[in-house]
Amino acid sequence: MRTLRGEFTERVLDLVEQIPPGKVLSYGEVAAILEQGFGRAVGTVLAREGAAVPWWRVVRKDGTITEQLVQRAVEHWAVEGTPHSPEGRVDMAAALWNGPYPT
DNA sequence: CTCTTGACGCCGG
DNA sequence: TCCGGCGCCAAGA
Repeated sequence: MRTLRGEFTERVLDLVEQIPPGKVLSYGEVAAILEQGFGRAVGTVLAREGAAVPWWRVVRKDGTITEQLVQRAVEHWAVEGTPHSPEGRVDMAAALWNGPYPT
């Protein structure tokens, strides 16, 4: 159960849940779409409560993810068909999501 | 309130 | 390409 949390945390989790399978968003993109905070802050939120959402759909801008999670992430990417290299780097050009409000 | 930590991003060397 | 340094913000101690 999720107890009351900051508004920023709520928005980050809501957006991450909207990312379609097979697609990804960078930490910085999440902050940009919300028009609040920066990648660093998004990472802080996911580190604390990311377990409740598809956290593997949020990666660094270069398509990599922290070493501590790359193994688990690759498994999810394989199941969802997210384009990625065997080393654990998502092909951003092909997997980047347009966002909830495609212009 | 201040200080530290962290699943980031950009620029240099 | 691989570091190292610095700035960014949110949350916790």
